[in-house]
Amino acid sequence: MTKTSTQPSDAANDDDPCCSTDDHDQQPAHVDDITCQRAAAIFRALGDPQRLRLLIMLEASACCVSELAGALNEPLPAISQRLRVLKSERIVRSRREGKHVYYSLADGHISRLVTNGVMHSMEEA
Amino acid sequence: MTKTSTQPSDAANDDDPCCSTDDHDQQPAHVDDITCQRAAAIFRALGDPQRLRLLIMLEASACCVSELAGALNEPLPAISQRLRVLKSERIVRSRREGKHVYYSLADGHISRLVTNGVMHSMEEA
DNA sequence: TGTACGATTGCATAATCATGCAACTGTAAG
DNA sequence: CTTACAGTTGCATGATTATGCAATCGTACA
Repeated sequence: MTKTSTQPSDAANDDDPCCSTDDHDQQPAHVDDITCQRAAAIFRALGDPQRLRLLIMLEASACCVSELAGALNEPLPAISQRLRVLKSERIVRSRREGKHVYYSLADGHISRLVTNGVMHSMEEA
Repeated sequence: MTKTSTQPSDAANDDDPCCSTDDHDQQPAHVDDITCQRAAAIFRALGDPQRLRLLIMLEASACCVSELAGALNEPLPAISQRLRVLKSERIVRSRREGKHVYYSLADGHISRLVTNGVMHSMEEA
């Protein structure tokens, strides 16, 4: 166990590794687990092409399930299921209007999240 | 066969030709499938609490694998695997420096995406 | 009422994904 | 060359998730 301490610029032990640059955190440096899980759950709900497609359509305007199913040419139960997942994460909201149920994005935060993600993928080389 | 004529707004409007400005706040009216899939893949990669935790740490500063493993108190192969997933989606970048491999966020877009998601989950009631 | 239609839910199957440990690569030091 | 350390990869297992169809619910309207 020759503990040669001849390591000039490498902290390989348990002393603070990542704190060389002082970080005034405008960024969430430390996040509690619940918030982390919550954010991950939202990202995961966004992480499906079919669901993301729904959100992109809903970003343009609120739609009812049959409209979405018709536009995407997919079975209605499938659309309903995906909307259910999105609703469980509070990504979309639903309001009943007579025979139809209209879905829309929950808030501007979500809208921007979706937009940013899509934009990033567009610009990507 | 009555067609769906209950919704006044029609999703047939296309206003924006292409993204010229490199920044946010545009509404992707309709997005091609490839972009949609890529965006979903990124979101999916973000949609895991453990990976998101890694990204939050990397947002503060670049770290090597053993640093992350030590800080999170988790086995090193697990960290490496998660970083691999993130790297495959070009969310993080790795640079070798002697014995260590330092990971950092790929670009500011990703950083903002992560921050927005976490912020949203924080503000949520 | 009863019928039609929009929407939701249940369940079984299939696919995907995370996890864990072990083995391997590669690099710096002795 | 050999050892030790940092990191990666492979593979099997377990769990979460998506998908499809069928059945059900709920509302509007004759």
